Amino acid sequence: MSRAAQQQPAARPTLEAVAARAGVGRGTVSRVVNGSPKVSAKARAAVEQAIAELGYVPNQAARSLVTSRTDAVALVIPESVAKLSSEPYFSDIITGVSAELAESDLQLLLVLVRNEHERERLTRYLTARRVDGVLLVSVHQDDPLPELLERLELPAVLGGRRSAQETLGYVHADNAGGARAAVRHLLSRGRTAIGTVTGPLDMEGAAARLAGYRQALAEAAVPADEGLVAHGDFTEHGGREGMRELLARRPGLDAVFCASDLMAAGAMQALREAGRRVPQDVAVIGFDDSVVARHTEPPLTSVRQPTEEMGRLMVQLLLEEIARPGRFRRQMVLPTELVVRDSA
Amino acid sequence: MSRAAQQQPAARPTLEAVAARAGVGRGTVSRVVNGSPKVSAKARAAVEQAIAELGYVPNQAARSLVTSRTDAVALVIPESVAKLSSEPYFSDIITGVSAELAESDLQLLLVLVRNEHERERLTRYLTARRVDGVLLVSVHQDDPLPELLERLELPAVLGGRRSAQETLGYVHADNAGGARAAVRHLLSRGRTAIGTVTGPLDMEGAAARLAGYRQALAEAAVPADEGLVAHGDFTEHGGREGMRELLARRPGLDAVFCASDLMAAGAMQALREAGRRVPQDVAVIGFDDSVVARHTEPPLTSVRQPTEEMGRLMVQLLLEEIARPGRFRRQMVLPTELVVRDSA
DNA sequence: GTGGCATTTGGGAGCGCTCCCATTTCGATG
DNA sequence: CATCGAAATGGGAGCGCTCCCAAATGCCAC
Repeated sequence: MSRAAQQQPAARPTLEAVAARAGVGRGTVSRVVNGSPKVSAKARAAVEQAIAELGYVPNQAARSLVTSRTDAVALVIPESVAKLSSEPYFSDIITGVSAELAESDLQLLLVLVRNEHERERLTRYLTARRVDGVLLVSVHQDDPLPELLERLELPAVLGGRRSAQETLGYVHADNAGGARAAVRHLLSRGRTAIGTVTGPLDMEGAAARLAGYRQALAEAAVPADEGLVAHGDFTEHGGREGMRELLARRPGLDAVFCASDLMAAGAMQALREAGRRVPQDVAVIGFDDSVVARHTEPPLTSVRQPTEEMGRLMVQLLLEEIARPGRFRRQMVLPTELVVRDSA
Repeated sequence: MSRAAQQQPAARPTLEAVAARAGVGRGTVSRVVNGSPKVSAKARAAVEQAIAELGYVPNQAARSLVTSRTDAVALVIPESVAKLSSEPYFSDIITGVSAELAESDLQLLLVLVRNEHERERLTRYLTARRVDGVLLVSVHQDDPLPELLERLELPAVLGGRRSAQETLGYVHADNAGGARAAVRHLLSRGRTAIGTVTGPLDMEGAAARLAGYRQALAEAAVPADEGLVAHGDFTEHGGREGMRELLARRPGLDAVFCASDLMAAGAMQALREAGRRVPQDVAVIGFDDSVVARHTEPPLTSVRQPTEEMGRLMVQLLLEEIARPGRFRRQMVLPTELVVRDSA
């Protein structure tokens, strides 16, 4: 019997138990729990007391079964991200998302997708509609996930977008504008041979940053030189490689705009390696203004995008979409801002 | 009617539908889906085909309702952590946890608890048993959460522990050993006035690092000097403040052991501010060997703890506990290792 | 006191699944 | 070919909730 007692740890009270205790019907308890106004003050009081006495907490599975809502949303971070800690961008998104989600009563499901197997798992999961909505960051042009989301008619908001014709809702930063501001700043400081290390160009954000770089040069009537463009992948390693390449091709360059802070950090390593001083010989500007920008030596001038805020906004758009599905998809572009430190 | 069609987007097939299509009973389909061996090859084939044709995916809510399992675990990161991105430790834990969880079929619920309100929300959530188990990191001595978990008899594993008498399962690093190794290294390099900036001492890990520091000095017969101990909080800001304090009290110190990399980074700022060179005037050692250690100038010597691995192990212990609740709680201590770079 | 309307209430039906048991089917053996 | 135990199967019951409708109650005006 002690064994039996052990096996049955205090069965949780059900709606029915609360109803019995409060001397009302199930319907009334349900109404109180869900905050319906159609309940008399007396009944509400009785129910609330019963709930408190019994320590009643609704069973979400039962609720889900009938409402087919889950009160959870997934934040999907795809591939590439070997370690979250080396990608401050994602950490900041998570922080913002989590903060905003806590204010509604939704739970955050974090899904890191590293390989095909995990992507399949996610597909199954989404097909089963185990979340009310999805936040998807770091979208690549040929990413199959956005299409899946559309097909499933699952509310979704992207961080970034696939293209300018994006059909899903999204939040992203003014990438081209930020890049332009960075390059103009370099020009204004008298730099003339300005290179860039791009992000992966199958990401619209990275492409936009490159476009902004080119625009700024064109505006200033600086002749385009493809030798000054190296392709990276947003990682530190990519930044280092890109910078080495640039240095090999155009030893005379005097500034570089990197499409992420991480790449800028890598570029600075390559510059140090090559005996160039920052900013005296080569000025460096990054993008994101993430935590690494304050820790490089010298501290990094960077284009700030409000990453955490973007996480919050993504949640807000998603909640709207969940509330009235299929309505117009909101798409937001947030301003960026150049934060000048010592590297440029 | 187009409106009606719009409202009912392709109702998902149920178990029953699969059963009908395969010409078998519900029970058989359920057995196939759940991998029971008690199914004839013929029936299994028929069911699998029906599942494929219909695109059947089980409804988790219905399943949960009867099994009272949720196939999800929560990773709880409490308070303090203003921004995930500035705390690489947590990002690494998340990475490990997520990777390990993906291999079983569990989902990861990320819960950042920043304030009392969010803690209440979590309490309600756990009381409702909306997860099968909980991973709790950054445990403080008086944290009410571990007790709640015990009371609820919810499988749980801690990252760190409340004390040496911890009753819950946990995974942590050999903090004292790591600290000892760090200080011994400083002594071996001829440093004699070695200070420390501690973490929050209501965390066992931080206390153990301080204890290790003291042990190493005692072993070497260096007289204890409380003036060389400053209290921090694991943050960069705390490290800067702690270092300033130390410098004010013991201007002659020639080394400092910081209980986290972040604090070491802060300490290095304070040292630079004070015109001290690292490592010539003052050697610095951190703890964690997180991503920041590779980015300080000079690169930081640090005590490595296998953070990501710890996340994975926490999941493994949790799965064991979920599988056979109430069995002995496993407690693991992982070795640390000094990674020597340029700061010491 | 009566009628009529609005408000409140109770509880049946049903969401999709697993559990379990009674029944059927199969296969081996004598 | 009959018999028996093992293996496979079907389907009722029930998990705890919301939805909804019919019934009860309350309130006001006349």
